[in-house]
Amino acid sequence: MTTKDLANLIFPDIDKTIEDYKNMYPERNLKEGAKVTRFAPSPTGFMHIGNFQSALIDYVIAKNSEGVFYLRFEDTDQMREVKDAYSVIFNILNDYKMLPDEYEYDGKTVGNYGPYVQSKRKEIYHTFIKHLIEIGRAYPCFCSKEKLDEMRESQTSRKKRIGYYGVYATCRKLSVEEQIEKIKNNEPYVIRFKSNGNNEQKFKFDDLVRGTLLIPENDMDFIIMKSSDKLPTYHFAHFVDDYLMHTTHVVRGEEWLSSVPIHVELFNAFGVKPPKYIHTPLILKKDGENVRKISKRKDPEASMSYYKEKCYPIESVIESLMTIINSNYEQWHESNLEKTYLDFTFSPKKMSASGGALYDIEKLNNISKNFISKLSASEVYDRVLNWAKIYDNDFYELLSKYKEYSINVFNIEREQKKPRKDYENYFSVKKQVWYMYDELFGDSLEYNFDKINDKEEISKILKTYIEMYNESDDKDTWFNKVKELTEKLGYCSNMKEYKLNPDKYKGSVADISTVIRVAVTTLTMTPDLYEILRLLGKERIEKRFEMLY
RNA sequence: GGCCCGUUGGUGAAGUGGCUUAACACACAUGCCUUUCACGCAUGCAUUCACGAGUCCGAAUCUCGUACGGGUCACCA
Repeated sequence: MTTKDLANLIFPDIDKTIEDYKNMYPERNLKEGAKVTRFAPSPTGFMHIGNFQSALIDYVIAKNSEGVFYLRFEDTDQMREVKDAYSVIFNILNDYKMLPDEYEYDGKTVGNYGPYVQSKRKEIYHTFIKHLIEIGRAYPCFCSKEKLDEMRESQTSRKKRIGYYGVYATCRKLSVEEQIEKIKNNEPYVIRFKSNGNNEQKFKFDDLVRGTLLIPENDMDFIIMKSSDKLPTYHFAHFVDDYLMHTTHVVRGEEWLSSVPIHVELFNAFGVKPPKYIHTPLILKKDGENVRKISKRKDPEASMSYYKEKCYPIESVIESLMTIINSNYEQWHESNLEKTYLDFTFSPKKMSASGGALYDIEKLNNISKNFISKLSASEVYDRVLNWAKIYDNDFYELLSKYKEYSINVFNIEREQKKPRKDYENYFSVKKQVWYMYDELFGDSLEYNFDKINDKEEISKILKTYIEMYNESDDKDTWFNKVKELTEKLGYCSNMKEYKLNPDKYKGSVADISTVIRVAVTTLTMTPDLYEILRLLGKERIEKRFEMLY
């Protein structure tokens, strides 16, 4: 009995060899220096911002080098699988215009290196595992969960390293005959990799972010195939897939750094060079006094769906993530305004190696306000309309009904060298323009300005004002009239003078303006009043004034 | 607990032995401008780079130790 018999017993139907697969997936024909990256999410129905950040880096690296960016679904944990998960991931990539060059989705396969879904690659994994068994680098392990738990406990209490290695790797010592017999008796088993590593020995590993690291060799006989569904574990699938798909750069979270020894040993066992690794810092979040990994349960902003619901511009989200990815990005972009993030050359060395960045939603808001302020009014209109279509039907109808008018509203203080920065996302627009629509304004008005709140005085101001108001006045004429009114009613029209002697007057031109402002918007803070009045028109202004007489 | 990674202001950070009396951006504060808010402009915000020791003419930058934070140690990825 040989390991070959054992391999045939375990995988009787596998007739291909690893050579066949090597031929089936030849070296990619790409130009010199082109990089191949992949986004390899698990279909859990949820896209974490950290995963998205990895995908962004993958995408940028591939585009920078005219390489390939592909999508691979890692669904080897069938327990966690969620049915809509594939579309969640694919739609986000689509929304952000980061579509992969190769993928498999919705019955369609693009690319010559598939299948791109791990559960469909079972045969390939089995072929590689079969090969390992034949050459004596993998073996079946019959240890029960209980036995392993016990072993772990005893290792803990005796202060030994935890794991399946050395003397603890009991199934490793089984003879081929014993193994075959157990399998024939239908004893459940997993397949373990047979490690040759020495934990005392360290090797050099180059992480593109952190530089050269000195880490101990792996000596654990880790599991490469699970017993339940015969699917490979992450480690093994990572090796097989990234090898056959010719990935050149693996971008993944820092939590994978500690499994590097395992991966390196696997690549070595097949005599293949591992890809380059970029271990990205985790995105963290401050929780009271503590700092922790941003979590999908506690932090809505951890999920990419948050940005969709609030409708942050995709450009802003990308921009804010890019500033975390490479902090020199911001300065670069400022001096290259006409360029996009794809023109920026990502440099892993410039990525922060420190524990992780606290995600700052304020920073996103700022970036986003700047971005939206530079759009034209009709672009803003289109984007807000798209948002409302999905999330706010009433507002959608108003926007559609008053298209020209709405564009004019969005244009207030926009076409100037330094436009107003009001909106951080499309969701917050309504909160700032609602009073421009009679349907939202309603029939009664809540007056809130403490300084002047005498009913008669208000009526007097408004009545006098409406008589003087002329829709065709230009801004200067308009403001001169406000000043005229101010003086007529015994207020001060010169702010400098008023500030010097506030007690000499009933109030100032600022107060008069505020009364008018509140009467048409209910707010004391709004964009340019002249523009608001002009857009409202005399008739509607009067109607609103009448609510206060 | 073992192993690995890290530690520069409220936040993200630049910085790779002298050009740093530590960039830039966000946040915050004050003032100016102004019919309000915002914008803009100006100014302020780390005498110091977790702490301690060492190397050096010279250290945030190199070495060692300590402390703290994070990651990992699954038939999860």
